[in-house]
Amino acid sequence: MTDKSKVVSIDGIKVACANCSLATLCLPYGLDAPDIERLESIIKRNKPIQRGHVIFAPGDRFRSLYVIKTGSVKTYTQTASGDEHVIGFHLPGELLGLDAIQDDAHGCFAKALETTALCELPFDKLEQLSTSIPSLQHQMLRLLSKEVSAEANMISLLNNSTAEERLASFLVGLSERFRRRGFSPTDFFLAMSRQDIGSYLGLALETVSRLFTRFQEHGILEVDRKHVKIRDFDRLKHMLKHHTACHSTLGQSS
Amino acid sequence: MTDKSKVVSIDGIKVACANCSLATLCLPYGLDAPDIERLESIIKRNKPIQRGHVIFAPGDRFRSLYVIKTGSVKTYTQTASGDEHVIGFHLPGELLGLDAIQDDAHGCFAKALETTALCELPFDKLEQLSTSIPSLQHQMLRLLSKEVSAEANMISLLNNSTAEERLASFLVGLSERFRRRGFSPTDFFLAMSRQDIGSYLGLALETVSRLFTRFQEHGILEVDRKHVKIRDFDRLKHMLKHHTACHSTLGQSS
DNA sequence: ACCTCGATTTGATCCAGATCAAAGACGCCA
DNA sequence: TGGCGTCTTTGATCTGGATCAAATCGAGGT
Repeated sequence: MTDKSKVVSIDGIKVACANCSLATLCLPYGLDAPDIERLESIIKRNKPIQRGHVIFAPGDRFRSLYVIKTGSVKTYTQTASGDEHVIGFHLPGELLGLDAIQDDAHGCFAKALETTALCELPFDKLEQLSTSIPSLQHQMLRLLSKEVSAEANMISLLNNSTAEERLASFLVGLSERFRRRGFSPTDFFLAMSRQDIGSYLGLALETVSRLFTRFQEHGILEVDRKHVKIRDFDRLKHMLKHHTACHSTLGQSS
Repeated sequence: MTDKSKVVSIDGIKVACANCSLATLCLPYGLDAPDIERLESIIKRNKPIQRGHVIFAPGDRFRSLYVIKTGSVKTYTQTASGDEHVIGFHLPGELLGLDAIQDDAHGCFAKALETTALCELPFDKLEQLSTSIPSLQHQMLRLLSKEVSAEANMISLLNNSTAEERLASFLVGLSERFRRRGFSPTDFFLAMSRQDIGSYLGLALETVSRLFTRFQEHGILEVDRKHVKIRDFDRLKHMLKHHTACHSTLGQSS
């Protein structure tokens, strides 16, 4: 690409947050135009990364939070023996790295599941900005708190659900997240493997595969490889026992 | 009690944070003396509550965070059919209610497991104070982040561990938390029932009971009802596969 | 068009821990 | 001091999902 195209891209980027369709899910939520501009001024926009690219790894010094602009990411840990434990899947508008604030170092891998664009937010600058923009501070706390709630729901799911309920919950959750982002809630591609889904839900990959087959047989889904169509959303929802969960400061911590 | 004793108690309370042995675990960490005083000025100190007292319940409007001063608390949800799912056990210095910041309402029950004293922090005032005390803001973010990490570890534990590993992890975690608080790390009382432990770890109460028996038979523990002595801490630790876990934004959220 | 390798599906078997059942043990209160 | 209700322990059985094993499918490379 020439200098010219570069300039255009930088220019397109300058107004990114204000125009970004993700703004209501993301950090700028609740900020007014001038404050959004201040926020934008600290954002680093790197070029998109390819499937398989590792964004950060355990032990990496924590410098920035990342927001996914397009694409998707999985976070996971790895045991000494080399097998992965998937912690989460992340869609556009979601923050990566929140757990690293705590001790100034990342504790897991983050890897792109497909071509992915990220907004990088240097944390020191973000924190500094928060002291002068109360609604940014509030939004930071809200996002952290949302993360805590989401994890508590996950814990509840793992503690009290069958394989069927877990997969149903996973699909309903994904569906809702896609909907909020303007994608079809009933027709989407899974960027991750059966293995990854199994690891995330605490199931063997064979179990995940069998469940997809069963859901299809029951007319709930139409599955073709990574492409999923939800045919009977209600039935899928009825599989979830209503986990309202909550949660704060469970063991191991402080 | 007479007015006089009330005055004394209020007086003793005034310097609480500065003298409190929990300060390094708690919100005041990293603040200087004048800032601690400002923080103290917003703290409400209610009288101690009895075992079984419910601090907040799902649907309650979120107004305050609570820090445990003495005693212990469990957080849990309840299904329509009435059974409890324990989310966490909380010791002195730990914050309750972090998950409620998100949507301004509590999502779970918090109940005292024994006589418990709490410091109540009205959240609007806390947030306001944070904008003028950067290190308080930082500490808030750190504590939220720590919660996220702790929950991620829990998820990892539930996904990848046997019953034995779960109980070992629970005991090691408790032990470390007691140690930091100046209690014996090898000789303590469990304020919660076998049922509660099972619910927290995703195990049947019978399994928890059998494991205590087995650990005792192997000379790892000495158990008498709720009193636990750790006889072979090393062996207990070796039962944990090193879950470094991590993470951020798993499903269901945003 | 063919080959290769990883991902997925499907089948058969096994087992950790759930569930069902009953018998202690303890604390509490009258 | 005894009776009652709750919590805990221990035993017997059952089962959802893991694990082992193999066949099949697809995508990318040559």
